[in-house]
Amino acid sequence: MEGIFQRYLSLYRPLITTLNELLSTYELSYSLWQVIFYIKNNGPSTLVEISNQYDVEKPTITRRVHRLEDLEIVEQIPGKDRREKVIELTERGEEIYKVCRIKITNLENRVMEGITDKEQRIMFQTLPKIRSNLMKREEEK
Amino acid sequence: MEGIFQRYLSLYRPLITTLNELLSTYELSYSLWQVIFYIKNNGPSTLVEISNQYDVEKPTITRRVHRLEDLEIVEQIPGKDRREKVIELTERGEEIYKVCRIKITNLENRVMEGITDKEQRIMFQTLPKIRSNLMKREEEK
DNA sequence: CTAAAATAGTTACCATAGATAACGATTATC
DNA sequence: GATAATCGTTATCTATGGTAACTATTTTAG
Repeated sequence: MEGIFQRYLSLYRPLITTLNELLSTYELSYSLWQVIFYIKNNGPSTLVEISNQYDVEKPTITRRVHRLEDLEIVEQIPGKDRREKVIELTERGEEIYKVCRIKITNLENRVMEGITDKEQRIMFQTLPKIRSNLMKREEEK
Repeated sequence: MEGIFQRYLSLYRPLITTLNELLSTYELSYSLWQVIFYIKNNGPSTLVEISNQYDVEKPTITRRVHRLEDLEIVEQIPGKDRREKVIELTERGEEIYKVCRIKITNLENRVMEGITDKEQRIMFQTLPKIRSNLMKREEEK
C-alpha cells in the first residue's frame, strides 16, 4: 500500500488548522482539546494516562493541564496515591465540552460528505488498528 | 461519525516519531521527505506548488528547500519565468529517494498487517476525499 | 522493616515546525 | 507604460514538543 502515509499526512495540516480555528473561540487548541476529550471519555485521569494515550512526554501534558487549570476547565481531585494528580472536568469544563463537541461533530459530518456509511465505518475501525501496529513496533525497541 | 478526528489524530505522533527516526539516518525528517516525495511524483516543481499541496506557507517551504539544497538532494533548474524557482532531485537525491522509499514502503506494509486489502483500498481512496472536503471548506472563507 | 528502586509530576532549557508581515524582483493585466 | 499580481526571501514571533535533572511519594527486595 505504497503512499498511504503521504495520503494520511496530507490531511493533517488542513484538519489541524480548521480545528484550531473552531476551538480558538474558547481559547482552546486541538492539543488542549485532546486532554478534555480524554477525561470526558475515560473519567478522572492522571497525567501519565493522558501522556500514554497520545504518545507525548509527561512535561508536555503538565503544560496542557496547567493551561486548562488556568482556564478553569479542569481541576484536581484528591486521590489515594499522593504522587498522582487526578484531574476531572469542572462544570465550566463540561459546558465547554458540550458546545465544542457539537461544533466538532458538525465538522466531522461535513467532512464525511460523499463518503458512504460503510467506508466511514472502515475508517473508524482501521485507524486504531494501524495505531496499535505502530505502537507495537515502538515497544519492541 | 463522532470521534473520527480523534482516531485520526491519535495516530499522528506515533507515525511521525517512527518516520523521523527512520529518516534520521539520512539527516532527513518527514517534512523534508514530503518535498522530496512531491518532486519525485510530480516532476520539477516550484515552491508555491509544494506549498499548496501541503497547506503550508511559503516561508516554510523556502526553509525546507534550502536545507535540501545544503544536503545536495535538490537543485534549481533554470526556468522561463524568472520569478519562479523550479527544483528537481539531484542524482544523490534520486539515490536517497530510492533507499528511503523502500524503507518507508516496508514500514507501510508492517503497519497494515491484519488489515484486509479491501480495507486498505478504502483507506487509500477515502483519505484524499476527506482532505478535499476540508480544503473546499477553507476556500469558502 | 528499612534501604533501594520505581513512579508521578514538575521545572528549566532547547529544538522543530510553522505563521505573519514586509520586501525585492519579475511578470501579467488594464 | 503604469499598476496588479505573483514568486521567493528575510526577520521575527508563536506553538508544540523533547531531554535532563529534580522532589515527593510509593513499591519492592533483602
